[in-house]
Amino acid sequence: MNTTRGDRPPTSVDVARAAGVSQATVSYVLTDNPHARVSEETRRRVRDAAARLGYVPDAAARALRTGRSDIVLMPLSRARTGRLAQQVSEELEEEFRTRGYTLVQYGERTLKGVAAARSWLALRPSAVLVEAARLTRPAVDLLHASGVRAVVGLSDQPSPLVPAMVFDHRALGAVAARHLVARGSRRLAAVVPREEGIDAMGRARLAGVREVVPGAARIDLAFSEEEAGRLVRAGDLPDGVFAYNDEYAMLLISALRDAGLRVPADVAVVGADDLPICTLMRPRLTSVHFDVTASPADLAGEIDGIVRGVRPSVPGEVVARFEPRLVVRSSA
Amino acid sequence: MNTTRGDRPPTSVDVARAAGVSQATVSYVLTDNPHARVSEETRRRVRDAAARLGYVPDAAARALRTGRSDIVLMPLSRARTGRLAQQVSEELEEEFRTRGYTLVQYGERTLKGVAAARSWLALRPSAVLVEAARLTRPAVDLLHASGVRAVVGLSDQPSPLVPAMVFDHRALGAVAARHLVARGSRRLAAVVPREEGIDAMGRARLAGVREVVPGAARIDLAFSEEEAGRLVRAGDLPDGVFAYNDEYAMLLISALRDAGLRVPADVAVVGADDLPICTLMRPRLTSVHFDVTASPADLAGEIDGIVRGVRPSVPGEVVARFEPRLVVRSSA
DNA sequence: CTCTCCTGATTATACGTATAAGCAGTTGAT
DNA sequence: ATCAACTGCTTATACGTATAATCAGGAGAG
Repeated sequence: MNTTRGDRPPTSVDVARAAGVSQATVSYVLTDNPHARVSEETRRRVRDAAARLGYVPDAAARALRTGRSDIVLMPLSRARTGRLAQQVSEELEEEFRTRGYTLVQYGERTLKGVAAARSWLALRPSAVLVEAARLTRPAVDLLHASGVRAVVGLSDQPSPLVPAMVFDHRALGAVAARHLVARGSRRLAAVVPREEGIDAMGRARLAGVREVVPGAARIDLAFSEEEAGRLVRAGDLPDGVFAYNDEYAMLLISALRDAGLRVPADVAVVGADDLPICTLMRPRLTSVHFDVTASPADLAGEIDGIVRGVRPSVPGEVVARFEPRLVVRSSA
Repeated sequence: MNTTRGDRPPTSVDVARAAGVSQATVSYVLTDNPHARVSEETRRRVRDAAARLGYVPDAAARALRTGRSDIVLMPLSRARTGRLAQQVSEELEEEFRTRGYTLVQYGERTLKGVAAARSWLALRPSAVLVEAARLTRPAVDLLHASGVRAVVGLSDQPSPLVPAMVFDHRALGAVAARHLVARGSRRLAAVVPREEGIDAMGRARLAGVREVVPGAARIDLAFSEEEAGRLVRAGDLPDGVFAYNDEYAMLLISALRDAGLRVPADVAVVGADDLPICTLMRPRLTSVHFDVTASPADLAGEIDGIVRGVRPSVPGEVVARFEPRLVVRSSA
């Protein structure tokens, strides 16, 4: 059936032969090139032949010719991220795939600046999505000069170098703090995890809590029952705690209860991420989280627009923002 | 400083010019081609020039020329996977990256067989890593004929078509069951989640439980407190339950305790995945999980061997196996 | 001295695609 | 009838790399 040579994947030349046209015509038809002048009849013949042969364009050849691949590169250090980033990257993958891009995630974390940019350029990506902190002005310039259409930062605040997707950890902390205050807590504290990679987010969330209650205490805590126990036994506890996330909240609550304290009567606790386990704990865990429903679609749409040139790339702009949400249950 | 044209990324021609040699020589040196005869002096000059210019080979051009990219394609339906696959894919990404491959994950789940294979071939991957159930004989043949060196299946048992990485869910269930029996449970049951995508794993784990206790009951359960409550109130409960995973275990335990039953005195419960929360629950949750420490490295090594041609690709073979582990705490 | 062999390079080519440039044939205006 | 303009294609080319084929020059053998 397949009249391709040697059973390798069919090329546009094979399609051209099958349709009785030139390779150029095949390319014009299948890329929907607006400059192309091809009759409807010929278009049909080409599309039929392509379908019949199971033609799929060679991504490498296309990338070489155009100077740009369909790849959206996301060189994040995934190990440090956790459930939120995991969820977001799944959504993003889906969004980009339906728009014809291939999301490629690198777990690479050592390189920064121009050296990093050079390594990312090996794939000639259409877009690069990376922590804003790893970008420098020369790196951004190099990427743009090399054909990368959209360089987008991930950050907890807008970046002066590139448009950014903003995870507003301060706002998340502020929402948690406002709830604690509203239900009666007077002395607030926020947990800052003693884990490399997430401590920065912890500090940002603490800053958000202090926007609401300037005197809020900082609790540095490693994820260990022993340390949580020491903390609780030391006394001098606040009556409202934003525990950084649901797992730290659970850690804290189990330590509090082991010490005979009641949640929320003695200490109210707010977690973050709204994991499924929140409803299973006793008391059920009140939690804040980022609303992930709309943002990845927004972001993919914006990036697609920038890549296709129908939308400008504006440094300092916020292309997608993750809004904090509060889910009230019984722990606070 | 950079003497490249137009500030685009330097090519091997630029390196050649800088080193005073031909483009071919640059290629010979930088690919460490064993057939190449180049003096040490020249090799040094080429490498210096490449480093000075920040040369990184164009992946597309290389893939076009060789007919094969450095991509390892993993077209899994990630949404259906959960924490285990997430953890494994992070490890794999790291392992492949250090070996010079780029792991690309597609969340695509609609295509199967030859149609799927054709779409995967757009990237001319060196290797494809996919659920064995989505492969057919013609698809595997097409992939191999098209230059894919290693086609490896993921499955809960060896595949007749390709070498496979085996997640032995039966063994996981069996380990949990043996522990329950050893500590005194007489009537066993296993939870099979009523969630599309993970129900198959649930059935495999149940089968493992029944290897140990043939009469073990099957509990179909959705992840909802209401349904868990109904289940518990209906009575006729077993005295030992393998709850599919830690979250279902937590769901079940909260329902049991709401009904006044004691864990493990009345019903012993074993979870799976060994999440961090296991130690925070009261009682602390006994859990089985797959040992993820060695397998991804094994798998990446095997695949690298097959791609480089130093190792044969043997259908039916098991290239990596995830071994079940038991962590005993107080819930069982 | 001539011929062969080896060393260390160079030149030439192909991979599959997108697109600029060109070219027959037809149409419409003059 | 002539020429310009348009239609619907084709031909030709470049992207950057890997590698087969070739080649200059020197060494060693006869």
